[in-house]
Amino acid sequence: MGRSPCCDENGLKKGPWTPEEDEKLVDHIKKHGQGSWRALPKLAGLNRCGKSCRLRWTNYLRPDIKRGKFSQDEEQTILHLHSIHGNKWSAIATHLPGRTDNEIKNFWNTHLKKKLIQMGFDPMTHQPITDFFASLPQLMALANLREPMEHHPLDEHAMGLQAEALQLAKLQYLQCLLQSAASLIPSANSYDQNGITDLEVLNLLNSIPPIKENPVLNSSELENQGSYHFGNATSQPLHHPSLLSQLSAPQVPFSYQPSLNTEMGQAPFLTTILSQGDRNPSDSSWVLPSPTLAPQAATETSISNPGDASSITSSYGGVTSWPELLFEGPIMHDIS
DNA sequence: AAGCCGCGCAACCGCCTGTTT
DNA sequence: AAAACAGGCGGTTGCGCGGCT
Repeated sequence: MGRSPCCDENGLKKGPWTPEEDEKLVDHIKKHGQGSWRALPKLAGLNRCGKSCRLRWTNYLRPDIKRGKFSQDEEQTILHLHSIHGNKWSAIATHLPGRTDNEIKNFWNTHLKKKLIQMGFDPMTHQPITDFFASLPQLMALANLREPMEHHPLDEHAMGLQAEALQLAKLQYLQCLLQSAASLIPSANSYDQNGITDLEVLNLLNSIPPIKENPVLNSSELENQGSYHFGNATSQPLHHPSLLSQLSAPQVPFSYQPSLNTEMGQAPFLTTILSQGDRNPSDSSWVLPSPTLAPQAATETSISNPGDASSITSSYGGVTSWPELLFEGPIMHDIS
């Protein structure tokens, strides 16, 4: 049963509060206390909805609100409490007198989250991000070595090492991405012994809105094929029980930009690494030489106009493969 | 000086839960 | 038991401001 928002009434003011409105609200609450928020606006002579009044009071006008920068102690407290409660801002706020949940939430989103990421911690789990990040500089260096490959071919051994490093980077990234994705899933009670289930990861990925359409198929065509359209968060059962088989399964269509995981700021790294490696010299296509990730994949991809993402086309009857979910531009082939 | 861009924060929105009718 | 109400919560948005080019 739904309810209409309390602010649906016509003519009620929205937006920033004026000093006059603040004064009316404070005066009223000083005189009558916090009664019914729904009735308050009328009684106080405010052309606002009760919800707006409550928010203004609790987040800004309340006399016991502590304003100004968060102290080092408060910061530590928030970090600690967040590791326990997660994004339960009101629960965290109860331990910080004078601070509102809204203020803490804003502080977290604008400062602490970034800080944790910079320090190499996952802001959701508070755990160190995998070794992949620690080894990024080396991996990047290795990847960059391949750039002038055509002009200065490396010997076979070096090439092999680099290929391994690149492949490892991809796998580690993928693992990290999935772990991070899983950590965002609220229903922890269904975790299996390995931490997460394939289904959960796929559900999370399903919940990510599509950014661009597959250049070959539009969504209606995909639906006509009985396929999953990522972003619509369908509850259709999966055809395959295994995540990995899903990743490589041709019936999973999607096409995303790498920004899907921008919260962690990882995609650019990945794009760089992959864009430097594993190019098929014969046709300039890109290769994902991973029998683990794509045992059945046989996507043929062509780029008619290099540099133009819209010119990328893929086979599987136009259904793109898993790697494109993660990476814009470079399209991977299975070479097994 | 003007325009652009990123950041911080107040406010809104939609959903959820507990209470009342 | 069901519907309506009220308040609370977390996520998101949009505006203002300051720094940079």
